[in-house]
Formats: sequence, structure tokens, C-alpha cells
Amino acid sequence: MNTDSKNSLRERFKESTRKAILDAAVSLIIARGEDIRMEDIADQAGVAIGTLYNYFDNRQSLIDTIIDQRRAKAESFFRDSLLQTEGMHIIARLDDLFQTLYHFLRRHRAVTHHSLQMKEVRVDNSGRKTMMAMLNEHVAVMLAQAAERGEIRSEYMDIYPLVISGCLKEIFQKAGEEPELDNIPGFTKKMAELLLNGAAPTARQQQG
Amino acid sequence: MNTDSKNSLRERFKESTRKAILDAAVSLIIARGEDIRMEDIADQAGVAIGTLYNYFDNRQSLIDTIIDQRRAKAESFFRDSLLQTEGMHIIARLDDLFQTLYHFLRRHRAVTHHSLQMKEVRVDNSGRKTMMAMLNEHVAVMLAQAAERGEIRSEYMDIYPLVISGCLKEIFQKAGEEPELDNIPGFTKKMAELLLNGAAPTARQQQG
Amino acid sequence: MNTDSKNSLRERFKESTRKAILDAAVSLIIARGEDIRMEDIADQAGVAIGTLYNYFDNRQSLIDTIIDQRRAKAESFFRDSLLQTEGMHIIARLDDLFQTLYHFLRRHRAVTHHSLQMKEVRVDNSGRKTMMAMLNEHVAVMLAQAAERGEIRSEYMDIYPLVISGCLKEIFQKAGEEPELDNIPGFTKKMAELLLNGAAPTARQQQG
Amino acid sequence: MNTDSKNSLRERFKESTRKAILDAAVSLIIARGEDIRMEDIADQAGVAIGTLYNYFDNRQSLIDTIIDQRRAKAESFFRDSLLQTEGMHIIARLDDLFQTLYHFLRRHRAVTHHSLQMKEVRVDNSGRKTMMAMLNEHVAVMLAQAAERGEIRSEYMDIYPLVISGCLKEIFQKAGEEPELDNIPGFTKKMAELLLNGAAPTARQQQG
DNA sequence: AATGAATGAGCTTTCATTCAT
DNA sequence: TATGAATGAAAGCTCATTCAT
Repeated sequence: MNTDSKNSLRERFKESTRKAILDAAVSLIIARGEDIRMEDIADQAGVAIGTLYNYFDNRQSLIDTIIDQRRAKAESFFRDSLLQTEGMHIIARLDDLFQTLYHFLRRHRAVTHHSLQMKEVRVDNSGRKTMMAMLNEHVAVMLAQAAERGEIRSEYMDIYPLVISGCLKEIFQKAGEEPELDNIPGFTKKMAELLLNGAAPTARQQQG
Repeated sequence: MNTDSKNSLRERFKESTRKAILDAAVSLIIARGEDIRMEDIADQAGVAIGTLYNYFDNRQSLIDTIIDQRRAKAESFFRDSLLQTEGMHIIARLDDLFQTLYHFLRRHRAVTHHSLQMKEVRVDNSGRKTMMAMLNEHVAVMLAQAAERGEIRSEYMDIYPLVISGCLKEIFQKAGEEPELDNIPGFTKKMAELLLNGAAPTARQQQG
Repeated sequence: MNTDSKNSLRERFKESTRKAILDAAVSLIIARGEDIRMEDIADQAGVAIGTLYNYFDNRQSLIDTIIDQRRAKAESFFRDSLLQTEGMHIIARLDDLFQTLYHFLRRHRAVTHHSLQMKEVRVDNSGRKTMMAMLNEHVAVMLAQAAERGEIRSEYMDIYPLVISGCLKEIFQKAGEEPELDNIPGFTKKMAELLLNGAAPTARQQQG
Repeated sequence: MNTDSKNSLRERFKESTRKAILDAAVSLIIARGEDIRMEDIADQAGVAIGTLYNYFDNRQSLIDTIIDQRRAKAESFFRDSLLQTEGMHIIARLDDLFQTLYHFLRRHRAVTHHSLQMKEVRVDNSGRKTMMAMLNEHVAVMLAQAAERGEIRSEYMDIYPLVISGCLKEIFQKAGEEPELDNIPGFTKKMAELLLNGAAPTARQQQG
């Protein structure tokens, strides 16, 4: 018991140090961009440089861990959105995905700049899926189901993913900007609607 | 006279060295990404390291010059598109802008990767306008004129720039990928149409 | 009583931990050469790093202890050889010393590489006698006694130690090589004989 | 012409810097053993750290260059000894080889300690021949020729190289010690004679 | 104006040692 | 007494920049 509690105490300590390091690194990446020095991370985390290397093999491994963690967390968010809106109309589903993405980026660790997002969005160096690729897969599923239900025209089937992907990228950017958007539901809903209804005046509007 | 011709020769020589340096830097950024060494640029340009510093104050100034040049060239392209399509329908104008962007990125200096684009698109460190900001300004003008002519609904006026900006970003990405798109006019036209007409089935289609 | 047995148990335990550490260090030095990390020694010994410092002041002290132990053990081997062959002819004594050295190095802890030997042979950093110095002392005694008995010419008295020392060094090296020599007694005997009889053909051989 | 002389001037400068670096490294290895810091070498050579890396890819490459240079120089010395004594009696040839080795080690760059020698003597990490291997090859040739001429008994043919190799090792050591031996020719000649004639008293001596 | 060797601050990483538990 | 996470000095190496030629 003694050993157990002692070990678990240490274990918890270790975990919190690890977290402190990752948090420090994230906040620095956010604040200063990609070029962060190990010494700065150590300072920010309140530990010595050597400690970083007790938890991560090297600089790259630390960075990768951050990206992987965020990606994993994001994945579960998006998967949830996909499942919970199953059967709903494509407008509602897109709206939900847009909101989910915005809130994830906005709230999760208060990311204010997008250097980290860039790395997450950009082409993967290793074999891992980027956040963007992940999102695009979800969108593909949603579009396929919407097409089946006749909610969207098959005519533009090859263009939809592209335009939606562009919208997602804008959300990435908006999430990194200050101030926070004030009417997000309105904003995302409009975006989804625009994609469905188009910008052109309706017959009635033209007549009126 | 002698002095004149000599000077102009020198002038031309000087200018060509400067160009050689910039060309070398661009090709290296394209090939190897952001991390390029001054020595590599010098080698590629066929000059000594010291020569780089005869033409540019420092590394950053060299990089900035490249970005500025490309931006300036792009600006004139986009301005042309804007002027030449003045009075045309928003669909045609967007189509033209999309094509112009794609071709600029694709053909101009045969950019195959997007490290330079990233730098050009991303938030400016200094006070200079990014290529994206430039494009967005053009789009704003086009939208205002289209709204006046009643080509687009005022309802989504705040969303249009955003979705179009997303489309432009996608074009940035497509331009950086291999292989080259085979039917660009079709592709850009469809994108513009989708924005105007929306994805939802039309009444006629629904009836049919 | 209780205290006694407890103490001696502890004492024995303590001693075995110490031995485990030294054994671990030796096996690592043998396997990997001079550059061994304290962490590796601890791992190999199955204890924590801190424990190493409960038994040894620092890294150097641990290494020194190993070298000292091996030297002490060697010393008793060589002293035995010296005593047991007292009164015998110098050829037999050299032969015995050569064999003793080879077997000590070869069998004792199955040393296959010579990183430790190097450290043992090389000039002492501190004031302690190296294994080589020890051997040379024994050789000096043997030579003096042989000279007294007229077994060797006084003419080369200053050269003998040197050539014999060279032979000992060769044995150090041979002991570190694979495979093990197959006919060691023959080999060491021939070496001793050569030193005594010389390489030149005898009168008889020349005549024949 | 101008360019030529300018270049050759620079070239000479470069060469002298390179030499200064190597000299500095050698003197430090000699003085302090194997563990020398790049910074120390730079200090000793009177250049900046970066300069070392303009001349050598990395630390190991610098060290290897030193060892290679010394080996190459040694090789030519020993080859000369071998050629110049061709046809002479084995005693004279060994004597000459011993002297050559001693003087090479002693005079060449005033080596006083043997850390560098150790590296030169010890088993090669890369595929390059060590100085010892080189010497042993020469000795093998000499022995083969001596055997042909009947100067040595075939009986100990397998032992000769070993004992001579031991002698060479002793010379390595002697060369690293202070003070310099005072009667080297006498010393090396006696060593060669001992190998040939042996330590045992001759018949005449025994009779007398 | 062109050169390129020299510079050295700055970075990552290692590992013997300490000390709170 | 055993533990092992934390420490931080120290080392190797990089590369933008300078400046004598």
C-alpha cells in the first residue's frame, strides 16, 4: 500500500510535470510561432532543461506530442458531431461541424494565434493524418449521405468538398483572431445556408 | 560616353546579379522549404556569400524582397482581372479571379510547393499587405458592385467574403499540388456557379 | 541478538548490493568500453541511480574500486606464481608467469575486450601501482635470482626487463582476442625459450 | 595572374590555419589526453570555434586527420628503413627499425606523452591500418627474408613476430617517457642481439 | 564590387550528481 | 537506506554576418 500510494503520488507528480511542459510549449508556440527554444519551454514550465529530456526524447518528439494530442482530442470532437447529427439535413450538419470546429479551436487552450494550427493543418511529415484531412473525411461522409437523400445536387459533387474545405480554413483563421465572433451560431448557420441556397436572388426576391 | 556606357553596363550587371540572387533564393525556398542558408543561396546564384550582403542588408530583407516582388506582380495580375471584367456578372468575375490566381501561382516561376505561398498568405510580420489581403480587397469591390446591380442577395453580405476567401485558399493549395488540374476553366466556373446557385436542388430539378 | 543478526543480515545485504554494482559496472565496461553511464550501471545492477552514490562517492571512485579489486586479485595470482616457482630455472618461471597472466586475464570474469585492461595497464593517474608495474617488479626479482644462479648473462641485464615487459603486453593483447589460443603451454614455453636461447641457429644446426 | 597570386596567397593562408588547428589539437592531445574540447583547440590555435568547422566536418574528423597524417608520415619512415637495410642481417635490420621508430616518435612533434600513440597503436575503429599493424607487416617481411637466408631458426617462426611486437610496444612507451634515452644505438642494438643470441650464457662463457 | 575565411552567439542534447520523499 | 525526478554545467555544432583582401 505504502509503495502503491507513494508510486501513484510520484506518478501523479510526473504526469503534472509532463503536462506543465506541454502547456508551456503550447503557450510559447502560440505566442511566438514555431521557433521556440528548449530553454524557453523549460523556463516557462518552471523546470530545468534536463527535465524536458526526461519526458521527451528530443525537441521534435515534444512538438509531435503536442500536435498528436490536439489532433486526437479534435478527432473525438468531430466524430461526435458526425454521429450526433446523423440523419439530419446537410445544412444542420455543416452548421454543427462549423460550430464544433470553431469552439474547439477557440476554447481549447485559448489558442489566439495560428502557428500551431498551421502545423496541424499542413501536410503531414510523418504518416499521421492532419486535422484538415480528418475534417475532409467527415465532410465526405456527410456529403455522400446528403446526396443519397437528395439534399444536394450531384452536379457539383466534386466542388462541394473544396468549397467546404475553404470554409473550414476560414474558421481556422477566425478562431485565431481577436475579438471572438459574437454570434457564432448565426454565422455558421448562414455559411451553411449560403452553400445550399447560393448567393443569387430567389425568384420571389427578384420579382419583389 | 565611355563612363556612361560603362555605368549602364555595370548597372545592368548589378541588376542581373541581384536578380540571380533572388532567383536562386526562390528556387531554393520552393525546393527545400523555409529553412534556407545564405551559403546555399550564394552557391545557387554562383556568387560569394559576401555578395549577398552587397545587395541586401540581411537575410530577412532578402526574403522580404522576394515576397514583395511576388506580391507586386500578383497585384498587377489581379488588378487587371478586376478592370477587365468590370461590368460583367459576378459569376464571370469570380471565375476570372479564380483562374487568374491559379495560373499566377502555377505558372509564375513554376511553384510546386507552397512554402513560399504560406509565407505570402500568412499574417504579415511587418506592415505589408499579404497576397490574401490584396485578394480580399478585390473581392470586396466586386461584391459591392454586384450587390448594387442586384446580382447577389444582401442577406449574406457578411458571409460572401469569407466563403470566397476560403475558395481562394483552396486554389492556393491546389496550385501547389501535383498534377496540374486538367480542366481549370470548368473547375473555376463551377465553383463560382455553386456560390451563386447553391447546392440545393432547384424547383425544376425537384419537380423533374 | 536480534540487533546482531539484523545487522549482519543488513551487512551482508549491503555487501551484496555493492558487489552487484561492481559486477554490473565490470560487465558494462567489458561489453561497451570505457564510456559507461551511471544510469546504465544502475539498470544493470537492478538498483536506482541514487543507490550507486550510497556506495561510492562518485563515478571515478566506482571505476577506481573496480581497477583496484582486479589489481589486488591479480597481485595475489602473480605472487603465488613467484613463490611456487622459487628455485626453478628462469625459463620455467617465465613460462609460469606468462601462463598465469594469460589465464588470469582470460578466465577472470571472462574479459573479452580490453578496455578495462587498458585502464589497468596504463599509467596511473593517482599514485597506485598499475598491473604492469606489479608484473615488472616480479620480473625484476626473478631476473635477479636467475642472474645470481648464472642462468642468464649479465651483459643484457638492462634489456631483459624491457623485452619481457613487451612479451607481457603481447599476452595482454592476445588475452583480449578471439579465439582463445589453443596451445597456451606450448606458446608460453616457446616464448620463454626464445628469450633464453635466441633466434640464431645453434652451431649444430648450422653444421647440419 | 592577379587572381592566381591572390588565390595562392589565400590558399597558403588557409593551409597555415589548417596546420595551426592540427598543431593545436596535437599539442592538447599530448598534454591532456584524449578528452579535448573543440573550444580548447580553437583557443590554442588562436581561432574561433566556427573556424574549426570550416576545416573539419566534426570533432572525429579532426582527430582522424591527425592520426592519419602521423600514420602516413610514419609509414614512409618505416618503408625507408625496410628498403635501406635490404640484404643486411636481421640484427642490423631490427636495430634500424627500432631506432627509426624511437626517433620518429621522439622527434616528430616532440611527443612526450602517449595518448595519441595509444590511439595510433590501438585497434582501428575504421578500416585503416594502425601504426602497429604497419610495423608488424614490415617485421613479417624482414623475418621471411631472414629465414630464407638461414639467419633465424624456423622453430620459433610463430613466436618471433610476437616478441618483436612486444619490443616495439616498449619503444612506444620509452619514447613517451622523460628523460630521453641517452644511448639509443646501444640500446636498440642490444635488444636486437638479445633476440638473436638469447639470454642464456654461451658455451664459452660457461666454460670460462 | 566581389570574395570567402573568420567569427561567436545561440541552439540542442547529455549525464554525473543531488535531494526530497 | 533506496529511490529516481530534477538539475544545469558542459559539449558539439550551425549559420547569419563581418571585413580584410
